[in-house]
Amino acid sequence: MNPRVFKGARDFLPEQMLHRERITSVMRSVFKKYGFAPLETPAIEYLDTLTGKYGEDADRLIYRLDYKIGSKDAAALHYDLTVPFSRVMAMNPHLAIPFKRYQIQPVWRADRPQPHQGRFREFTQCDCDVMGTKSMVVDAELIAITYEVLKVLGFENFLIKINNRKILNGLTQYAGLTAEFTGEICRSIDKLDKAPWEEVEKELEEKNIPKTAIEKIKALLLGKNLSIENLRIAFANIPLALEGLDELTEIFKLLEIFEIDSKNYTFDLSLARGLDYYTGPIFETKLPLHPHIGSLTGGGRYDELIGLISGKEMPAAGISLGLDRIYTAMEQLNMLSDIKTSTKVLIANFSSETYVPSLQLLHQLRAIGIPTEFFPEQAKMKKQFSYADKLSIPYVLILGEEELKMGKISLKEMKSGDQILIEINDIEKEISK
RNA sequence: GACAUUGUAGCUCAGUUGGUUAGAGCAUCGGUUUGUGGUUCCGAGGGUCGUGGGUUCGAGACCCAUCAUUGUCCCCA
Repeated sequence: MNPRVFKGARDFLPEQMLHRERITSVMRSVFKKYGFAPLETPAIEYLDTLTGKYGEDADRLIYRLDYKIGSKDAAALHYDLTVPFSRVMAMNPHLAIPFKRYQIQPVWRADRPQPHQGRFREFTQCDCDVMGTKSMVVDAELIAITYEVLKVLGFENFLIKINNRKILNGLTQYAGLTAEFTGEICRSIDKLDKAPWEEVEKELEEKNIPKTAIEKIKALLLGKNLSIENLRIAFANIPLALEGLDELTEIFKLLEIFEIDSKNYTFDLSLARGLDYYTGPIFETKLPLHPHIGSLTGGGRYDELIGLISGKEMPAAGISLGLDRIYTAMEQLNMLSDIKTSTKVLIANFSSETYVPSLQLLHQLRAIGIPTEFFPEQAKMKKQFSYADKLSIPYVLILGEEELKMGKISLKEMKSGDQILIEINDIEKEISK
């Protein structure tokens, strides 16, 4: 048998896991700061919980299990974390509303993997959702969380695009079309960040959208002053679109209060997002300088999804931060150091005479909180130093016979190669320099 | 699903119009006389050239098929 990893899935070696853990720990601390509490749901769900929520295209990407196919108990791996969370809400009416949860788990999509773009079949989503309120404060907070996490991780040139499904529905009406065209139109104009208008226009023509409608859309999208205020005039007779514009105005006001740098977010009428369940504001983060990397985060308001599952209405909004996208971006932007272990000090295994004192030293260092390891084999010094070097362990401590006689220890700083003889009690001071 | 790309050592690749026993760098392991890595020097292991068939005296190179890979599109985190 040939050992291989499932296509689109990956092993994460320690040097990758250390970074992934750091990224998720930044997220966890920001999520908690905004008042979110953790939740976990099963990797596996009944198929009927998942189907019919995302739209036709996405439904085909659900990983169905070869188990009780065709029956009510057919199962699948979850496609995202939003729908399982909505199921939890439908099943637990006793929870205090508004309910704010975060959830960090892998999800599966039967997609064609494209690693360079950060696209996989198994990947980790880091979600924050709020159920039970229509307040735009929540939507603004979700954007603030996205901003804060990316900032703390060291991203500078990211852009959170903001739009509203209500405005997009209004756009269809504005063009003189019925609501059923909204999806097709959105999918086409969504490409405007990558493709020129001519291509989008061609696509719209192929979808049999009337010329007059295309012209109206073009005039609006390519118009010089594509601001919320100007859209208000264009959409003056479309109440739903006006409602969407009001919501965005409110969000932008809140983002200012939260001191989100305005260079990191923008209103983008061409942002559509593929999932069917969004009903209001929608968000997506891209790196404008690296357009080939897919969106780092995405989210929006889905006021009708819970109703779809439980029959009881409950407004909701959420975001998903893509751990793998963020990791891929950081990797390609050289934002990751080459750390391979958390160990700060390696104590060399010198001889049988120094065995016990070395282990006492090991215990002593761990007791004061210094991540320390002892080389378990009595190998040649060369081998032990080369181990420290490979793992980029910053310090090696040698407690050999000579040091033992003097009652001191040798401390070598690996990067510079400098080695000094110090008192045991001075270790903490020396390595924190 | 559509179009394109590439399959030679663990990795990155070379391999000249087909011609002995298929090479390099990196990585791995060992040695460099035994208390010091990352830098020197020496050495070793590791490939049925994706798979199956065909052309030929002869195929890693050419032809067909097949599988896989990678990229773009679609869609998304």
